Amino acid sequence: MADPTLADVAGEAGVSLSTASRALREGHAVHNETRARVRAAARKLGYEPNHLARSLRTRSSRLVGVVVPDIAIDFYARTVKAAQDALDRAGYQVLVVNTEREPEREAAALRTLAAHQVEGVLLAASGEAPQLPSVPVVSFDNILDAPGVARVALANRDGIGLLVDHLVARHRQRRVAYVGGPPMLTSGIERLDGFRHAVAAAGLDCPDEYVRVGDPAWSAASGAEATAALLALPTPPTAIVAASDTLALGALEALRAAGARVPDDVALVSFDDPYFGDLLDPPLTALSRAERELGDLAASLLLAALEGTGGPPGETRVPVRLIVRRSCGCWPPATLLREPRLGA
Amino acid sequence: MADPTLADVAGEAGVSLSTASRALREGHAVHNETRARVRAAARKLGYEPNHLARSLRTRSSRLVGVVVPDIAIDFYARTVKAAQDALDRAGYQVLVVNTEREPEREAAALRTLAAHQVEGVLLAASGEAPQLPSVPVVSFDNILDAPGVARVALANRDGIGLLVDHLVARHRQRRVAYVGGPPMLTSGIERLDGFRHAVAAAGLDCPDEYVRVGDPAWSAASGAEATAALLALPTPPTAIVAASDTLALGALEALRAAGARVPDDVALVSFDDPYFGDLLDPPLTALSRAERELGDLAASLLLAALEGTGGPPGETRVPVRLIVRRSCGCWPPATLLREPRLGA
DNA sequence: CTGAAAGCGCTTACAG
DNA sequence: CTGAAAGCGCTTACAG
Repeated sequence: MADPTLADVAGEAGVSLSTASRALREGHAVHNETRARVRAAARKLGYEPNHLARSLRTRSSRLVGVVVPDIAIDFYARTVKAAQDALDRAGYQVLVVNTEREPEREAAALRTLAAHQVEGVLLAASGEAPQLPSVPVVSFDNILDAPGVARVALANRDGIGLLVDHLVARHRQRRVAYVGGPPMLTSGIERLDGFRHAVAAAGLDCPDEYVRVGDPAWSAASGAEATAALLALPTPPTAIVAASDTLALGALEALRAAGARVPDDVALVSFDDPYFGDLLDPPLTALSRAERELGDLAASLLLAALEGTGGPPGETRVPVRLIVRRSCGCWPPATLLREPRLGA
Repeated sequence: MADPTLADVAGEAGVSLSTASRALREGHAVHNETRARVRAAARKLGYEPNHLARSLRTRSSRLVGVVVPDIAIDFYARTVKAAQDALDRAGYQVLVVNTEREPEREAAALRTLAAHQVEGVLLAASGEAPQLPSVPVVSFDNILDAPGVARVALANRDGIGLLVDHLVARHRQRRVAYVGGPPMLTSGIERLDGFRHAVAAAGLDCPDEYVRVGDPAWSAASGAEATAALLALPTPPTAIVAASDTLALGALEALRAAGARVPDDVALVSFDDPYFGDLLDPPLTALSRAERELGDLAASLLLAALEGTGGPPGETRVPVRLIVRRSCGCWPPATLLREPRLGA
């Protein structure tokens, strides 16, 4: 027996299709008694409205798409969750698609989402702006330079600045190196740029060989490799800024393999804070994670655009804080020291 | 200007709606020349078929739902990704929903998915079987005892057995305690049960106070609390089996806070292997993660059911392996020792 | 091989 | 307040 349809409910309640339709929704003038009869019939039959039919008719799918490189990466998993929470509260369902950073998969994802009539898209693109659908798009993490597209990202430059400044001001570090991702997407470009600026502002030299970039996945392995290369230098650095948690983990591994003590021989700080940062050896000094804020914000921006209350799309940054532990050379008490919030 | 419709394409190509429809899909007899003309028109207009309309008409949405407690938890993020990969290859889109372990949200999620006409559901339930949709359902992680529902989970009992046996056989441990989740869902029940059996089979006593369970989220905090309680016992254990990575992290924190050396004072092993297990202090002996296999398997089972090639729904277990590091008391060389695969 | 028509399950003007 | 009819954008018998 197939799922009951609105016609079945109408039949059961002895009313027309139109009346049944109105009785089941709010804001329509229907006799209380009729409404009760229809609702009873719906309950009795276990009626569930067919969303496909409704969407087709109303031209409103209440579906939004979220496109990310890899949902198994903590950063994306948390951002997606936060965004989904907010969208869910506003009555939208979410179609999530992984692209594995492949341009063809990203393009295919966008086409599929369009075919499913999504009303908006949250996109963490893996490259330059792909062919965008005709609905509102919010780019996050990797900022897209395309007309009409809103942009949200972490305060990449400021964050790296916090890390460098701490090493220099608090620990008098002078030989500070960078282990980052390739300078291709927003975070790769801005974090590297933030590093260069912070180092210059602190009056340090920054020889080219102190700047290392890993693979496009920012893998731990590539962080380890970059770190090993730094340690093999004639004048190796005495402090390393890792541009992500995975890179920091790789760096830690390489430092350990090379017998370098952290922070005594080489200090290490990381852009992202692994949730187990406290339990590493040594506990890792890092920036606070802000995926919840990022996902929330991206979702709000999309919702505003969907409701037409948005204003023109702009760019917003989510601030991050410094979490001081021991890998930088500090020896904080059990209660973690936290520096004040960065201004947005 | 609204998105072009099939009627627009037909008009542009000078053919009927039916011919346009057939020309755009495979397996329909259409003149080569007509087909080319229609396709050119579609390309020219940037036509994308409306999936909603197609689904409504063919009564096949090619949509499946995935319901998990929390996509931000690594285990679920990875399982979902693997399942999504497999489903995607088979041409299905995936609607992912978080339930936050709330029964009402789970029930609402299932209703919403039904409204969206999903053709099947992958469900990691947070309790007893909820009201299930009338389409094929595969329960994973938490096995559901409901007619027609396929079941997939890790080899929970065997896995815990591997951990206990290693502590007892290799390290002559006699005072082995358990820090687990509440014995409510499949993994909570089976891991505890596996512990009790393995300990009994090894001929150890297992006083009640050596068995501790944390909160329903298996949080690190509750693992720390349980561990602290164990250490406060008149005769504290000399080895702890943690039933998850989060619990193990909490245990490690509590051990460190209490000044207990690991593994010298207390050995620690964990069911799940955190991906940074190598970098903890000490490196953690744990079971290999098998989310990819689990997600793959769940997806295949669902696909088989969707294609009617499934046979009656049964129960399948995904085996896990022991990864020996140092927290158990071993001192393995740089290359990790791995024990042979568990039989399924 | 091609086209006119019906229909998937809804919602919404339009009358009454 | 209620109902008959049209229509959202497709696919698919049914004729020809």
